[in-house]
Amino acid sequence: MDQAVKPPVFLSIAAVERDTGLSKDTLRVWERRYGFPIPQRDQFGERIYPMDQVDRLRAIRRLMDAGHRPGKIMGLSQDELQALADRLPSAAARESKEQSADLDSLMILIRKHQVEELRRELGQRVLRMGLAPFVTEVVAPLTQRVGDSWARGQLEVYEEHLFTESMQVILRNAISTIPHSPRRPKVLLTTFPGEPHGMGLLMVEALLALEGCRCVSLGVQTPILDISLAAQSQSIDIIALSFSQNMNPSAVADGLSELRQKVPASVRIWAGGRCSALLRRAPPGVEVTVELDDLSQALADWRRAHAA
Amino acid sequence: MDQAVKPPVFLSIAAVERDTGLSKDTLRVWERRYGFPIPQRDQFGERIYPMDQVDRLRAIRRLMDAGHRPGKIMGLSQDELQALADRLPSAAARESKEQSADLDSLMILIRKHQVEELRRELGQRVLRMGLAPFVTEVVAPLTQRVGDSWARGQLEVYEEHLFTESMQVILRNAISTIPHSPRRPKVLLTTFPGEPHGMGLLMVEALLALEGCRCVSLGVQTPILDISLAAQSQSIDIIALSFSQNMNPSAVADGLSELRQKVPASVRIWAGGRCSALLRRAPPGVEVTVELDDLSQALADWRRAHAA
DNA sequence: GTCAAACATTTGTCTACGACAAAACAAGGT
DNA sequence: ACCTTGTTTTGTCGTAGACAAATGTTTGAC
Repeated sequence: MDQAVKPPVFLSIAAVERDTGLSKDTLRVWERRYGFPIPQRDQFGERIYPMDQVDRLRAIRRLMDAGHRPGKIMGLSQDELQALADRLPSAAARESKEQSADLDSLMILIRKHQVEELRRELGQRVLRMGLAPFVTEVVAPLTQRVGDSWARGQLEVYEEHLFTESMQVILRNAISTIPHSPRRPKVLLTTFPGEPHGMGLLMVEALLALEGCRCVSLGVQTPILDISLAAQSQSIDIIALSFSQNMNPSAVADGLSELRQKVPASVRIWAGGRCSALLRRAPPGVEVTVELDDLSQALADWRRAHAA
Repeated sequence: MDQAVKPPVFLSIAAVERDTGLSKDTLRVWERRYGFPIPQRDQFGERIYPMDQVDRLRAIRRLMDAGHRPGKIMGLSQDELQALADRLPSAAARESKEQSADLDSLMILIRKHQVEELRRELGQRVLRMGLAPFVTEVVAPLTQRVGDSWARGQLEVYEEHLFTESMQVILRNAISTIPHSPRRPKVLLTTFPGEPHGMGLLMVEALLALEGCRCVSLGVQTPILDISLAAQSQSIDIIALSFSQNMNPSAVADGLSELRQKVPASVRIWAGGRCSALLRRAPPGVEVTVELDDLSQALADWRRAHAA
């Protein structure tokens, strides 16, 4: 078996856009400017990218998400890219020693693709710790670690999917056991178009539901207009949005001001997540809560202000 | 209040791409060819689209998903577009009378945004009917109806999101009560990049889990390469993929043959969903199961073939 | 030394429009 | 009804210049 030599596989520019997340415009302008990637051409003169160039593009993409600039790293070899990735700052800073060891053991299960064991372990921790500590001390840092590992190229996308899916099952199950409360505020949860990560929403939903909020989730990727329509029809008090690191900062800023313009001032907009657009300065009329620990404080503030 | 006249809101070409799903290239070529849309220009000569044109683009997009061709409908007024939408074929054909009436009552809850009532009603039906009939007789036709209503412009995107989220909560809850079975086949569930609809996966997961399969879901939008890696590392027997109506047919065909090339022939690929690329003819090496009812038959076939 | 304003560079997206493959449609022949 | 064939429609890809927005660097004031 495996007798046949693998035919060299080429991808079209559209396929590369799919697989790397780099727009066609960007791919073409990089070729013009930096001389990489240099795809071959098919019989019609159209670009076809060999797989090794696509792999390198993915590595470049990950480094860029971590803050590197294309001009600096474009000329580097695969090995040099890997060296840079290994040197990336890890966010395992504030972890206590025992917490860190516990997360290590979970990471091992993820790396070994032991899905069932992972779920069992996670499920046990929910019961042992309680949901709120589980979210802040396990889900959030573990998600961060998985993201870090992916940025270093130590984790494949599908491994991240396996983890995300498992964790979501656990969280959704836990959330569904929380009794519904009629108390305000009523919170709408969703993400902007282009933001496919829903884990942040589930974490926030869990914490807020525990505090007796009414949570309405729209899932991910809701158009701005529809967020405002939903907020109106559901008489929402707070719109909670989640942004991950690799969201386009200008798209985030534009979207937030567009949304702010479309909903009444009485509706609060909370934005959270590791997005660079949020870390700099909050857009006007939007409250930024990067850390999950700040959530309950922000909620208390809201309730005090609306005591009447 | 509402004293201030609303300033005319314009969207950039990138924002229109976000909100309509039409690529920038397409928007520009339509303007050149059909004379619509004709955006205004800002101070830098860049296109800015007034909201009414964006609304019309959305209506056109919906009609195209339903089979109309752009050249024929581009010149029509908003009213004429609406008339066409109202005349769209409804898939409520094979429904029995009582089934249809029951779905009507659920649709009313969706239209009135009564999320909590909807969930209660759905939850009752799962218990009353059992999960498998619930999936085939409620979830599938109701999802179809919601899609139809959206195509007619009778349902906003956020209303669809509310429905989807509620239904997913119900389904995931039901699935989590099914005891795990060690039996084969082991099935991997996911969708291609660009396909954000995960409801089909949940329906299939529910039915297969009930039949004692081991299901591993990767969630939606997994890159082709990663699907093949996951199939290998999890020693998967069957890869089950779900496609919705508005997926690009050529992207589907390309993706399926790329995937077929990347996984061993012993791994079956099952493709399902209302996608036009599948309805025509099955790509080689891929088994198409459009109807949910065919699933258990296909499963029985697999088990018979692998009895040894 | 710290902060901020002014300048310089990098970088992604936008512009235009010609070309053409792939998909959809129509017509003709078994 | 079905498979060919030819014709039209339609989205994507090609070229390359321009420039706004973001980032980085320097200058100058306190």
